[in-house]
This record gives sequence, structure tokens and C-alpha cells, in this order.
Amino acid sequence: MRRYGQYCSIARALDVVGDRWTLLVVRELLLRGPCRFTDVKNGLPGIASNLLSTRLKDLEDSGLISREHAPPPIATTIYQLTDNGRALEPVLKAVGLWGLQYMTHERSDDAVQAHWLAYAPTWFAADADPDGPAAVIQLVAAGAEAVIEIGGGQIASRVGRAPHPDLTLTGPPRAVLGLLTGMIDLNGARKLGLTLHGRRGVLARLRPAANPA
Amino acid sequence: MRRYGQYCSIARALDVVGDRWTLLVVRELLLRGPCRFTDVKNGLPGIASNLLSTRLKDLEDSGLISREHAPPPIATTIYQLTDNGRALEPVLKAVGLWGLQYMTHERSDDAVQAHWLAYAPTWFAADADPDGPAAVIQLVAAGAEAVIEIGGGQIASRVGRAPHPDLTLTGPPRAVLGLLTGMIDLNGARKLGLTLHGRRGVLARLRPAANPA
DNA sequence: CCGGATCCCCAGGGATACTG
DNA sequence: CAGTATCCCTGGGGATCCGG
Repeated sequence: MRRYGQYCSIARALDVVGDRWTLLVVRELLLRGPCRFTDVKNGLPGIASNLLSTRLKDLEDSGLISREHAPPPIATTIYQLTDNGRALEPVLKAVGLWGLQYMTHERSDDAVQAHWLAYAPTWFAADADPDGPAAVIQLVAAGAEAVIEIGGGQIASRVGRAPHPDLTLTGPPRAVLGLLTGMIDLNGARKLGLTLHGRRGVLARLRPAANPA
Repeated sequence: MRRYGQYCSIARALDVVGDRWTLLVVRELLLRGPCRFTDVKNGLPGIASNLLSTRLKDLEDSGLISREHAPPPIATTIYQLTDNGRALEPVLKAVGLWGLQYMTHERSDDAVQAHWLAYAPTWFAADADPDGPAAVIQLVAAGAEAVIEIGGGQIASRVGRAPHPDLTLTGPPRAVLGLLTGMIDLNGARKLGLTLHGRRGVLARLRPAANPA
């Protein structure tokens, strides 16, 4: 990792996480939680395995992730973020919010993962009914699945499938994301190919909160 | 600029501003306001002129900066951020806040600019006395000068010198930054070589605000 | 199959020189 | 002053191979 050599907080931060792929590795570990080398690699389509290897090593040296050798019968290495690694979440949030403007068009050769889409609402939306019952939205896009969990004033996302979701969204990534972020209304999303199963009133729980400056 | 090819807001953002030096170019234009090629270059010690040239071109193509040919007698090109470029400020703020942890030690070969130090308090501090009189702190570090202006609940920073500052801070960068951010108290900063001229009560106006999640 | 290591190749970045 | 042009070199992409 080449350094900028500037006594500036921003430059110092970029010395650590400014290399190519580094922030995306953090994104995957943040969204997936502790996981294996291959899981991280699957979440980063396009990365070369040797590069992921060196990135994980660098991140460990920087104290942003820790590696743990799980004992048999698992017998594999588990990677997870440290507290300082998780402290990068505000950075991912700010970057993600700014990047939303570039999501209005989908490229045909883009890779898509459902949990990338599920992550977006957590940046700027707040639970509009904090005292309401817990609600679960299931996302199915591009063959992958992710879950948005709403309750107690919080919005969280995770990889996987929920047993009994209140609402299931299926369709092209652009339609799913557009509806979740409010960039596209329900009619528009339907026209783009979105399918809804369940109580669509749950969507009202995702209300954009004031964007912190 | 190589693309990640992922339909993810974070990856899309990094496609635009993830290249080396790019965010630091934005930092300079944000802190300096509209300025010339050489001004930007002076604010980015270590960058090669050809690289700055291509970065400015890329940023213009992306719509983050605009270039303006000033008429004679100036007869030079002025670069400045567009609204979308300025919209990156929350990103710089999040990155800068996270990077503060790496500022506790100074490297001997680090470049320093006073306005980098002056920028930090604007990230997490709020004017503790919004109804109080406007106050000005002059920074002098590493031969350069920057100003922090406090008033009306806002904290702002800029390059240069103020005519009648309420307080002037002089000394090694680490001491100046440490005092401004609260990482070092007054006694500690003095021991590191900090000199204060004027009303040091002004420092109480810089009170850390709640860190937005 | 998992978790890498090794090799080759090329584009992007760094240093310097040069020009309108 | 405001950039281009040039050369060199490293870091990253891609494929393949290897030990557990």
C-alpha cells in the first residue's frame, strides 16, 4: 500500500482503505458477518483470488479484520471485522448515499447481489412506526436472496431467507432498489417488472429520515 | 478508470471517485474554493503533474468539477466543484473522522498544510455558543496558515490569514490538531510546543457534537 | 471443494523533461 | 504558469496450479 505522505486525516485514512477493492471487502464482511474466504470471494465478483488474499492480509495487519481458525469439524478460516473495521460503516453509508445517483441505469454485464440492494434502505430510512410490530421484507433478485428487518425504530439487512416474510419483492434489481429507496413509486416499479407478494403496507415503514450533514 | 461492474451503490461511487488521488483533489477544491492548476498541485504534495491533469479531466467528465477560462488579464483556467462535487463533503467527513485515529503520530517526512488541520473541527464540533459573537482562530503550522471561523452555530475553515484573529495557534501540527480535536488537552499541547496568542476562551466554542450514525 | 500460491501480462501511476 | 510527452516500474487482472 503506497502512502500519500500527508499529515491529513483523510489522506491517512485512504492510506489504509484507499486501495482498490479494500472498501468492498469491508462491505462484504459487514453485510455477511463472519465468513470464509470463498464467501467473501463470491460477494466480490471480479476479484482475483490472489488479490483478495493480499487484501485480507493487509486488513488484518491494519487491525480491521481478524482471522480465526475454526476447530474441526469445520476446519476452516473465518474472517470477521474488528470494532475498528465496523467503525467504517459511516464511510460506507456516506459513499453509498452519494453513489445512489448512479444506480438509475443498469448495465447488462453488471453483477448483482440481493444483499447489496437490501443494504441501501438502512442508510437513509428510519422505521416510520417504531412502536409497530416487527416486519420482514424478503428480497429476491438475480437469483440471490436478502432480508430487510424492521422493528423498534431500526432497519437492518442481512443475507439469506426469512421463514415467514411479511412481504416478498421479486424482480429486476433496478425495480427492487428503486422501490426501496423511493426513487421509483409502486406503479413505476411494477412497470419495470416488480412482483409483490404479501402485505405491501409494510413499505410505508421505510420512511426516509433526515440526511445527517 | 477501471470499473467494478457491480450493481451496488458503493461500487458505483468508487468507480467515479475511487481512483488514487481523486478524493484528495476534491478535498483541495472544497477547502480552497475555485483555484488554478498550480494551486491544486501545491495542495497535493507528491502528485505528478500529468496525473493531476488526467484526474481533473476525469472529474470534469464525471460532472464533479467545472473548468472556466478566466478572461484577461487573468488568462488562466479556474477549477471549481459542481454541486455534485460538493455533495461529496459527507464522504470526506466520514473518512476524515475515521482517519483521526491515525493522526496520533507524525512521520518526519509527512507534508503538512495548515488548512488540513483547520478542516478537522468542522466534522464533529458544533459552535457551543450559537448566540455568541463571531470568533476567529488563526492557525500557523509548518509555515502555512489557515483560519477557523465560528459563529451562528456554524464552524467553517479556509486557507489564509485573518486580519484580527481572536486566537492564534502556532506550533507543531500534532499539537495544533490535538488541541482542536480535543485529543490533547491544553497542558499536553503546550508540552508538545504549542504557543497561544489571544483569548484562549474561544477554544470552548469548539464542542464536539453528537456523531451522526 | 477450500484456501490460497505462482506466473505472466498489461494498464495505471510515478518521476522527469519539455513546450506553448 | 499550465499543462504534455516520455519512460519506467509497480500493482492489479487473469489463469493456472497446489497442498489440505
